[in-house]
Amino acid sequence: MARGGGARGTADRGERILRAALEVMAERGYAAATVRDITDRAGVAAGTFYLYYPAKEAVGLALVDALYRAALAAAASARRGAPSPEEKLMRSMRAVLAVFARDPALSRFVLLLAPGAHPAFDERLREVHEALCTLVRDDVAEILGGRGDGRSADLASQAVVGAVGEVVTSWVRQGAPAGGLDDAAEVLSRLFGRGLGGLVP
Amino acid sequence: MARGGGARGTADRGERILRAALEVMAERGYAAATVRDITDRAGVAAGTFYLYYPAKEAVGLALVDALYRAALAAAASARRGAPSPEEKLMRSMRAVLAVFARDPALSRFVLLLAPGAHPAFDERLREVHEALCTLVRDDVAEILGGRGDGRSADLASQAVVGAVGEVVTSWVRQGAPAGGLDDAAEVLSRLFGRGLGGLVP
Amino acid sequence: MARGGGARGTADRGERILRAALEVMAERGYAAATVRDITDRAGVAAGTFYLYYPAKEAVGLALVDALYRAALAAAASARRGAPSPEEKLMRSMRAVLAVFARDPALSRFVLLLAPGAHPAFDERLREVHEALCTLVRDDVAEILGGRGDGRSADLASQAVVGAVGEVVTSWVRQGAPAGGLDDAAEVLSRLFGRGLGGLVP
Amino acid sequence: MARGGGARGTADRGERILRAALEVMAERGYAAATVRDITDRAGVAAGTFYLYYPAKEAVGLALVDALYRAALAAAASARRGAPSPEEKLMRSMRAVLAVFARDPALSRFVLLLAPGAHPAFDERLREVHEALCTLVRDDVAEILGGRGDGRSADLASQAVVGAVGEVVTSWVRQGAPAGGLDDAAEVLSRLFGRGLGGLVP
DNA sequence: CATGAATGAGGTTTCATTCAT
DNA sequence: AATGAATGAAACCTCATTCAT
Repeated sequence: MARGGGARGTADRGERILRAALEVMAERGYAAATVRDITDRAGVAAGTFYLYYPAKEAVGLALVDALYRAALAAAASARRGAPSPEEKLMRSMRAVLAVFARDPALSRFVLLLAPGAHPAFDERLREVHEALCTLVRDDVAEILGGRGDGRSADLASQAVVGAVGEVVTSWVRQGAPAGGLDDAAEVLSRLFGRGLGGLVP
Repeated sequence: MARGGGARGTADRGERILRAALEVMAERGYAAATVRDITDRAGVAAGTFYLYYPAKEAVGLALVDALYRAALAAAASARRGAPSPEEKLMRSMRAVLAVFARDPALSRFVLLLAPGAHPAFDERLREVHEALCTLVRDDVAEILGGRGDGRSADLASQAVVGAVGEVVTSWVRQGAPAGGLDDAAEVLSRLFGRGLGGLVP
Repeated sequence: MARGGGARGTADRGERILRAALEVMAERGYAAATVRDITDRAGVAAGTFYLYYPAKEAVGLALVDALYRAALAAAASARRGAPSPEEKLMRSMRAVLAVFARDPALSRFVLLLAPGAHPAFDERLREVHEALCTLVRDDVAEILGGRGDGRSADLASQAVVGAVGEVVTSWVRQGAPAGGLDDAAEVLSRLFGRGLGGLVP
Repeated sequence: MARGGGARGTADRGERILRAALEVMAERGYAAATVRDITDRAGVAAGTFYLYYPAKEAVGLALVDALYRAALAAAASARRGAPSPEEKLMRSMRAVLAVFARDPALSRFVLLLAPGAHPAFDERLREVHEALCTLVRDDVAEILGGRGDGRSADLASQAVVGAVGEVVTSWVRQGAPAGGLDDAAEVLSRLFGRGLGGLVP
């Protein structure tokens, strides 16, 4: 009767449902994934879904959150102790890319399938993009010193975030070939490391 | 009632429906926009919709196409006669940004609301991103000369496309403040112009 | 400018529409045949249909009528001058079968596809079946002399009408093989000729 | 609301829906009977219909099947142990007529309203008519001994099936007067018993 | 007479969600 | 906590019919 033990399949129904939702939604997209599909895949009854999530949209949101929280945490942790802003930026990108690379299905759902699927997702996506931009902006501003204007720093940080996102998106679209994101951090770092220098006179 | 020739509002029902669809979908998103909403806004009967579009999905696709065809055409036209690959890239970005800036609602729908809303949209989006990346990749490869490897060029072109997309997305999310994209091309050009140099030893 | 002349295709639009309706309805059934299908097949505009028929149901009714009027007329004409009631019955069956055999598509529609397709058809079908039964009943009563009761004559005439109908139906279902109804009249005549004798003590 | 066990009206919703469908379809015909009509009559919610039948067409088919399966089973059972082919034929007709007589509304739907209402019905009707003809044909062939040719036996069996069908149809059209089919088997038996003798030389 | 664009009522079906057991 | 039968709102789309040209 030890907690967490018991019959096989009991291993946290909430977790099972979340995983099932990821699988189904990554395959079919959010709208086409029915709650029934998800509970069937999870091996639970339809009503059980609502014991763990208040609505269908909530699982989608949980998936988006899971990925982005991991990405933000990884970035925040990776930059600690970096000697220079350039290094901070590079480590952040590397960390974020690693998080995306770890779970292609989740990345596929979050980057490709979730965006226009539900108003609540858009809101969350906006928040996350803003948070990421803010993170990056600090480094960019530091790199530029006092020399660049705020607008340039804004645009540059959006560029970084967008670039990383598109690289992951392309990788996911190609079916997430193995090892396909390992070199991306390096290239992007050099690209932006050098490029940001171009923004100061 | 076929109100005949010159009456107000006769300006091509197909066009009116497209505009109405853009308005409604940009407000509510694709899924929440009902055909009825669209035809009400357009001032036509429900069935009239299907005289111009075979299905709801078709208007969404038409909107996506409209924006992306314009962007691709503008880019292709802008780069003609540019003296250098750097210049080609810069003019392309400027042209594409101008197209997005011209119609914030359309940009909002295409960049924010359409992805993930329907499988057909995803397919189209993939095609367009590929086309844009190809366009950019030519310039990037030329800038790099024979020195950069193919993978770097791929990643760099994805970075450019993603950066432009994110800049527009951010602008749209802020409510598309007037003149907000005019300076972006300049900054991005300098950023990537200098940055690409960093990819060669 | 002679009447009936003019451009090819003018040959009575009403007739063309009727023929087109027969083709389409015999292929797809009444419900699945749209007015648009019919006018397309007839080579006229959608609205033209309503210049010749007040409603879709009217063409179906016209088709049912066409076949049954021909059958009734043929039967009535065939029995004139027959020397005996047996002969009258036989000639009537032969005549009716010949009418059905002449136009398999029409028979297919009237016997197979029309029955449950529209309430108005049912009413018409009822009338026709009654008329045919009445016709047959006269002969049956005459054959039976005063000996059979009315109920027997009713049932026998229904049997004859039903038998003829089922024979045609089976033939139509088999794809209306050539010459497949020529021998039916002979067999049915012998069957009922002898059989009716069994109804009197 | 899942009212649980013993409440009035719980008698298997599937059964209630089938009965309601029969009532509504026998009144209005298949096309005019809406799923909403049926569920209203059955006292269940609209969506409940689809818990028991995959589509509207399926209830119609279930009704057709119910009647014809009963008829075929009754005929097959009735003929067992009959001393002569004439007797087999007579008992079969009597059994089939009894089945139709038992449920006038169902007979009305199956014989009058279902044919032509949906392609799937036609297919089923064809199968059943074939099965009945085959049944009858065995007896007819036996009665004819080796003397009649195959074509005659085919036609005769079609005649029997058509006759029975038309008798029931007429009865249904007259509003299914009580006891109106009891004597029919007797008359038809004598008619065909004697008549089949006329097919051999 | 002919046209065909426009109409709009209406039906089938899906599916997120509830709740009695 | 878990179940799953039942709910019922809602949306897409079709198509018979009209009528201005």
